Amino acid sequence: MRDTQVYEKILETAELLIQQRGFNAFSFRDISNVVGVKTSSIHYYFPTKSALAAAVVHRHAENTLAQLNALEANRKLSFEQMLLRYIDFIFNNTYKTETKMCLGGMLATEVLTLNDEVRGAVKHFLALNESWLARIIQMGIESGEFNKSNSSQELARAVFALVEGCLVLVRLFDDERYLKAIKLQALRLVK
Amino acid sequence: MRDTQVYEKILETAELLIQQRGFNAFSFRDISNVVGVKTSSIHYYFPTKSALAAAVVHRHAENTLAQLNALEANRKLSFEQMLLRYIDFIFNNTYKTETKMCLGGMLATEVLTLNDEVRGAVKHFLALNESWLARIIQMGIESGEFNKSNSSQELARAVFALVEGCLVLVRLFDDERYLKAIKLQALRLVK
DNA sequence: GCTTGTCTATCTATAGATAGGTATAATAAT
DNA sequence: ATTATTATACCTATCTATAGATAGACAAGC
Repeated sequence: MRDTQVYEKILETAELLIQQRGFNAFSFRDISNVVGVKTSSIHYYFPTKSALAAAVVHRHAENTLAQLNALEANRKLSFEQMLLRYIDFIFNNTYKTETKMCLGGMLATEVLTLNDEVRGAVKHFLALNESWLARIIQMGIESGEFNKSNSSQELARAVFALVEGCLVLVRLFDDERYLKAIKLQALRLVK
Repeated sequence: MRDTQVYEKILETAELLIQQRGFNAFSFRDISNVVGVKTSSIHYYFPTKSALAAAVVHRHAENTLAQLNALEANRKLSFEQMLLRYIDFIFNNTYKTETKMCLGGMLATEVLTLNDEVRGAVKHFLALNESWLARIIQMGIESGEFNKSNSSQELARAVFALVEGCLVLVRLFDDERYLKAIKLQALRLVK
């Protein structure tokens, strides 16, 4: 369909800007400055800012899904290790890279300013994360590795909230001890 | 100094708008429409948007501190009950009232777009919450009510992350089960 | 000679901010 | 007590910058 590097570069740049500053704090001009095309050229690919944001989220969701599937397929890992790898995966691609926030978490806080299209994409992306976690936890329970007395869905919700909340706080305080704390406590929840 | 209702109304309105939409998605005009004075009159009280936001956060921190002190002073409550009351306090004043986000959490995600003044105020407010939690948890440990094998500071960080993350998610999905999940899991962490 | 990708130029709306005016009330000077 | 001065709390009008968006020109390439 579109073979241009420009198209990809626009998506990449928009993704970075959303994760750093949020939907309401980046402009077509910001992207223009990075990509090196005029703002009108961005509109050529994405008719509206919302359409751009929705495309960013869909692309991000696809990439994330692929990586989570790869992680899940690694049968050498215990479920505890998978959980820790998930947390590392998230933080390596957010806080540890250019002080980004989770794409979904950032947009979720801005939910009241987003249109249905973007909101739907964000919901899909975050639900994808949470259901992956629930599946891993459920398998951990069934394997006997995790404590069976808790609902995997409830645990997934809590672990995911832990991760998202940690991201909010760690960027503000720039203190890695948050990461250490939630890794430890996430494990205590499931075990 | 300033006895006007207008001054207070501006602060209240700005607070609501920040908690609903974020710093970068509200304007002086929005406040003007609600309060009923011109945008120039808002500048009369607050020279810049950042000054307004900083004032909002400081006022919010004072109110919160007073309420947390009152909660802490209630010697009829167990520490577990205090923890649950804290979580209810937060959610009653955010998600359950006009779909607000935590003021500090919202601004924390926007940290890269805030000046030093606002950023400092946000740090102060969030640190206040976390240290309150750490103190309650520490007392719970010392009283024998909570498990002593964990650091109260680490637990406070995790509980607070749980709360902030839950707020991010519950507003998007509009599903109270998140709240239920994190209350249960917060207790499991400390006990 | 149509399609693709990019540009220039422009539009309307709005952003935050400022200058300067005005009415009222509080305060000080005569 | 009357007048003059200043402070308070707004206003109108305006500025510059930027927002997202659109129309239309144009060059390159199949």
